[in-house]
Amino acid sequence: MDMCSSCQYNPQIVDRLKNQIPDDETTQNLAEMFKVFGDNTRIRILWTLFDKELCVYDIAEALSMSQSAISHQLKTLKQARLIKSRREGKNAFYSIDDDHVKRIIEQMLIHVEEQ
Amino acid sequence: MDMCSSCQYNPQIVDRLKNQIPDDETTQNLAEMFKVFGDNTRIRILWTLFDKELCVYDIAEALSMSQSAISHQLKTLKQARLIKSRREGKNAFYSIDDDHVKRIIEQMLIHVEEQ
DNA sequence: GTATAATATGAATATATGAACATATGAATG
DNA sequence: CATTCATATGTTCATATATTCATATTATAC
Repeated sequence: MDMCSSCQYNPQIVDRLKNQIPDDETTQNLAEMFKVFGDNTRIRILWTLFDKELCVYDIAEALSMSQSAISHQLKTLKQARLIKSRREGKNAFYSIDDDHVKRIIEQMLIHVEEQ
Repeated sequence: MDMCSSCQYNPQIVDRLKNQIPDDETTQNLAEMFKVFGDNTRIRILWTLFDKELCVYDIAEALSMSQSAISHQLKTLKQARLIKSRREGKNAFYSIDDDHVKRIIEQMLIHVEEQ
């Protein structure tokens, strides 16, 4: 690989670019969070939890999926701190744990619908 | 699986929930778009393209990655219509193709930083 | 205690995905 | 035309991930 024709001052430009990008940990955390939203089942789970809390069984019913599959995904969402849970007897009630969740999804929805 | 103790009117509730969730195609498209953002390399590529266009070589240099790896990811980003490309002689210049991109990333960044 | 309901979890499997490598294509230049 | 540079792409491989299945845990009721 040789010098790019568009970059006569390549080293300097490349350095400036490097400075502008946040450190790798930041972009990695960003990517990880996008990844959590990047699954149809998890998006639909979050949707069912907008403005209300639900137990695992109800989420599974609402999405026509197995209890196990839902439970696994709830764990992922909880680890990402997007949802929280509360025990009440035999039930575990889940709800959104972050004010941003709805806004993040809505913003992306706007983008997707404008395609 | 039996009736959940929290849902005495289960069928009705489940129906209401189902009505609230968008159709599967919509949530699938949403998830797919989140998935495109859900990779460290792609996030960093988008970052280098904020407010300027760059050729493939320069992006590869800026991220210290191979031309091939960058080119593959550029293809993914282009298919998602997040970036566009322009030929100029031997070079292909890439730039952000959507006003939402920066806002989407910034919004997620705010969320991640507030953890 | 036992039985049952609700949820969680570990293992296995199938699929998806990112990067490396080799190679192909496209464009300028002699 | 051949050569070189910039980019694109096909294949392979290793890893990540979502679901299923079986089983474990937790909580209530008897």
